[in-house]
Amino acid sequence: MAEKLSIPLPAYNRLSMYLTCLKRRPATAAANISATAIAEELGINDVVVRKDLASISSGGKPKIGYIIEDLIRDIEHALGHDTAAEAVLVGAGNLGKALLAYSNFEKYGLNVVAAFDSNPNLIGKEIQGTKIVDPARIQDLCERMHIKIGIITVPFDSAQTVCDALVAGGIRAIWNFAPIHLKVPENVVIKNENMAASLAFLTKQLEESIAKDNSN
Amino acid sequence: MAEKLSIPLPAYNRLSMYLTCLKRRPATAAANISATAIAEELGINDVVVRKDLASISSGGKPKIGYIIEDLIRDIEHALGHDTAAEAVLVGAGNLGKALLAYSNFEKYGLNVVAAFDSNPNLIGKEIQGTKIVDPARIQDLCERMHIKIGIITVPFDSAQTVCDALVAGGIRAIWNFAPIHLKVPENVVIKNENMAASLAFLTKQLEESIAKDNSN
DNA sequence: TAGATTGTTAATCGATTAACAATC
DNA sequence: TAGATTGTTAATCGATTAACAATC
Repeated sequence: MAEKLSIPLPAYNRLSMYLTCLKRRPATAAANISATAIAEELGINDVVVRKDLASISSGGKPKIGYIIEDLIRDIEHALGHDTAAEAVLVGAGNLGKALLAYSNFEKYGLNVVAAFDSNPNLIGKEIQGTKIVDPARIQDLCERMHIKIGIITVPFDSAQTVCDALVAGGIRAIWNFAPIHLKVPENVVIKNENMAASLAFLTKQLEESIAKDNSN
Repeated sequence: MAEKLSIPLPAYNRLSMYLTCLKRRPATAAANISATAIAEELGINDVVVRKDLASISSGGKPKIGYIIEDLIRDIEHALGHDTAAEAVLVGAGNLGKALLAYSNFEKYGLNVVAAFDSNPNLIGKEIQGTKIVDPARIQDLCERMHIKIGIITVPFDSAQTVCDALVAGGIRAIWNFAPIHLKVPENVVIKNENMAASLAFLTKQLEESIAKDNSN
């Protein structure tokens, strides 16, 4: 059932951090960098960095470290930024629009070929260069274009219906922003974006941080 | 430094899942539920559910399970939905607007008292009932209102500046949606929302899922 | 009573950290 | 050569799973 993954989610998070770190380095800086330096900048353990980099790059050199340019390319490859997977988005409300605009996905290897929304005022229009289509056409369009990735940004009460239509259209991966547990067949993978949990976690950390002040 | 937390993030994710699950149960259904039933509905291990519930609720009863109404209240309490923490948001672009609209935070115990945006056309206006204020006033306003939580939804190149202003204003927790590693003092907690990593992870899972098809 | 269900204690698993050997 | 840095192997830690005792 839940098969083990070659690289776990936390590692993707870290790889993504290394990438932003490396890309925002001044052009005047050295052409190479050590894993230790990256770790220090991000405030994490250096062995973790070395292991992550070992798993996805062609390796560094003792005393020199990694060539930044090569490393950027290797990380981008590991994150799939060079693949251009096609996807559809359902729900062109505030969140959907934000996602369509958010650094414009293409940089991250995702090509949103269509967005569905039931609002008749939107259908036929374009948002951020993406055409808005009637949700009745979800299954047909996904099938014909062989789309494998669906992004769900509709309210929770229509999320399962949308999900079913996507799956019927052959979608195999769903990025779900609706606060609901979606039921899908075993061969469909889901990544839930749970804002409520993130927020709760942050609030709790804050409480503990303030409690620590007072105990000192 | 990195102090251990009473409840880890995955547990918050699960608690949040239990909550949506319980809340969307038909009113006609039984008033009680077993941990096993919840686990089955969500497709996760039942011992995990029992442990999570044991840690935050007053406990279930053998053969009966948990009283749904009480359980909902206990989970909401654990997630801090009954606390009403005050926060400010910086960056009222698409993402900021989406967050202000997203199930209207208040349900999750967060009260966004002000939103900052440098766009002069927005300053003084209201979005989703939240007043838009000049970012020059970040420090002053946070200080005066004793705000402890800041949400950053600005582009990456102004994120660190905004972050510094928030910290100067006494902010102790930051929910960061900008794709950049923010530098903060030790006593400020950060929760990064890394869309690029989530997306990369989903894409990779999809690849593995399709590879599995072909190997069978 | 019998059986469903909880909750705890022990065993396994995986990920992180520490120690160290290899190398430019 | 010496020292910085990589990368690997072993040790620790925490979280998940399995087994079982407690109880309504």
